[in-house]
Amino acid sequence: MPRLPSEFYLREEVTVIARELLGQLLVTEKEGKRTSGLIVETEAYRGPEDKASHAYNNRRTPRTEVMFGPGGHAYVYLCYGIHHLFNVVTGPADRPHAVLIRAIEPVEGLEIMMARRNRTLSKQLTSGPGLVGEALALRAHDTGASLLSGEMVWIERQPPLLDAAILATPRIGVDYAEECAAWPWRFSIRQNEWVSGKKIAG
DNA sequence: GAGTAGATCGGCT
DNA sequence: GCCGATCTACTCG
Repeated sequence: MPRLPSEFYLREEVTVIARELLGQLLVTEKEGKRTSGLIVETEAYRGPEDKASHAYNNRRTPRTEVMFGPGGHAYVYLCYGIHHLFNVVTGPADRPHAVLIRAIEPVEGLEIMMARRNRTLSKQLTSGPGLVGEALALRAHDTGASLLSGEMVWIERQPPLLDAAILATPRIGVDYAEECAAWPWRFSIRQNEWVSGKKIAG
């Protein structure tokens, strides 16, 4: 399948991109091992005005620098000293937006992902941002990698979802972000078994 | 099943 | 020196 093109990532509205990333295929290839999964849960982080974003108030540091570049690149950072969280940088240059990939539905390389996670095939394999990072062998040094021309990580086009299949709820773990914490910028595929958290009715 | 401590370290104040 | 866009194991019931 062809990769998503640069025009997909360069758009200004990060919440639209976060929605449209649902159902797309996230692929990594490390040491000749291809692993992939359908994106089932995302969160949008809208740069300067979003208190939950690392780039809030245009905070520009070595770590956040990649978000100030054009969309279509990887932003991977270490969280709690343990977990590598993978984000897609979006928007034109100097608009530091990003989409956190929170969960995937495994498609290729299941044995490889199970070995990396030391888990059998279950929701525990890739249902959470830290778990996605481990299953796909994403690391902080992948930050800056091009999703358009890179050979380590990219996203392949899949058929778009219907709006009715998408659920919008508040983001997870951003209580410190005051009024921004309530914004419904976590998007997931309704009824999908691989979305993180407890299963809820509806 | 629910609640919570512990892991573990780079980035920033 | 503090703490986080988290996850797991262990406790108690």
